[in-house]
Amino acid sequence: MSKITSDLNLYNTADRAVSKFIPLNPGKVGIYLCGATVQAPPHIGHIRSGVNFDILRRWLTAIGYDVTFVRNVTDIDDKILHKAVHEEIPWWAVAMKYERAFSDAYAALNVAPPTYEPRATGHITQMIQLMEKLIANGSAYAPGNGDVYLEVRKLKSYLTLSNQKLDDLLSADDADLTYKKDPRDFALWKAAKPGDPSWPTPWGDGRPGWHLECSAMAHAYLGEAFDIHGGGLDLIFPHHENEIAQSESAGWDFAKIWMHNAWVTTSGEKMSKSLGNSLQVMEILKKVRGIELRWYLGSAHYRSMLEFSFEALEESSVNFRRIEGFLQRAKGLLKSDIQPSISAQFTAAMNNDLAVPQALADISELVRIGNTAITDNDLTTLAKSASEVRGALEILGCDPFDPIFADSSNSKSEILDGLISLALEQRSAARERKDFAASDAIRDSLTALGITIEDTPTGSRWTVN
RNA sequence: GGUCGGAUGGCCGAGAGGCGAGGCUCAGGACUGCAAAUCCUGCUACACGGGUUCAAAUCCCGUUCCGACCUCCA
Repeated sequence: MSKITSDLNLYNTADRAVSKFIPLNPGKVGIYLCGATVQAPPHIGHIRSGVNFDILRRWLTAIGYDVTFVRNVTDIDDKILHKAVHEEIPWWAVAMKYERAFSDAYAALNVAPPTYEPRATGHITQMIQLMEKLIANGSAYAPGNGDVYLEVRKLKSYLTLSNQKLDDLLSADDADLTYKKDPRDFALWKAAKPGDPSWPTPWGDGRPGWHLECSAMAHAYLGEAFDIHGGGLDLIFPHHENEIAQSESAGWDFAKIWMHNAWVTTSGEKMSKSLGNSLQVMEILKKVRGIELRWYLGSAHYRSMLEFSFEALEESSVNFRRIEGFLQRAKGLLKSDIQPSISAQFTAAMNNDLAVPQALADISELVRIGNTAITDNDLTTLAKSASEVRGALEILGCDPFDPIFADSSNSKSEILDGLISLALEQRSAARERKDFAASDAIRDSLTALGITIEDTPTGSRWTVN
């Protein structure tokens, strides 16, 4: 096992402060991230959460922790059932279709698959066991209509994560007190409605409420207590409060640190699902590469709102291409693969609650130093800076040499390389005999094809735009 | 009504008492046959009004505006 090499500090929503991370078990970290409800294709807000927590996971791994990363799939809920009716296909076909869409989007952005990716419907047994426990110890009740509720007034710690008081909550308009003891009591389990999928329980046939699955699955894969529970800001209440209520009622310590990512916004507002298709991940990937979209989504601090615009995405891509170009040049000059390493500044930034923007400033400085080293033909300095740039990019999931981002058309690019080299030889010959009209004509032709030429002291380089 | 967050230069985006993060754009320069790439220089900002302090973008009080959550939510 590698040594833990640094002191990590993380923000905990539960106490609204950054503090030193101390794992429950030395050398190990358990993380549970609330994943997608698979009822529509992912938009960039969904995937930002995936990217942010992927960076956390990579950093924890880099500094020596053995990370168990669980991200669930909610494959049963009201919207999935509605969509099934609307699309006239079974509910499970809807869930699988969009689960695949999410998996594809994660893969396109180099978000590593979780250690475990449990589906809610695969854990009904664990949910029933949890409900039995909660009913047996008086925390929950089954009033006979097929629903099972958690009695929130019995819990002293309820709403401590969101710092609210039970009586201050707006009461739900549709609160039905026929069966509920209190309007704020929430459903662990919902009685079956005609035509809906259902599973048998001691209290009648039905399906899981939204909150129960995460408590049951986090417990199944990470135990009664684990280090980090993550999700979007909007999950704090009610979802995470209710998870805490269920789990603590069962006598579990549950999550020690709560981390929440902020939204991608448009026009200052939270992205809404009614915006249409334009901000779906796969639509945006028609305009920029996955590595560039990831660079953009990862570049703001995870707790800051990221105001999306195509202009900002483009300028972020320009910034990334400068770094990428540097690494490509460095690789050519060093005549070997660049070995990733982690700079002290990058470590300091990441340990400060994953201060990626601070890390980006360090990367820019390293690129500048490296580019200057290229001009000075200082290969020692170049090797060091290139190595540190690559190491940082690897943690951010944006290593241009990562095979996941490699161009799949390798055999084609060999042919292309040969053809362009041929043209460049002609151009060099023309330049040597000072026939600049001819050499510029070749360059202009290549430019028109989307190929950019750079003349360097050691010859001409080309890149496809 | 309760709870939480935000307002920083042309744009994006950090910071959280004292040297103007960084990027993008733009302008000028170096290099180049000309370009491209790269490097250098410049563009001196923190919503408003008070206060604390030797010193405030940062802390305190007040104000305005924007956003989020309050049982669908990344």
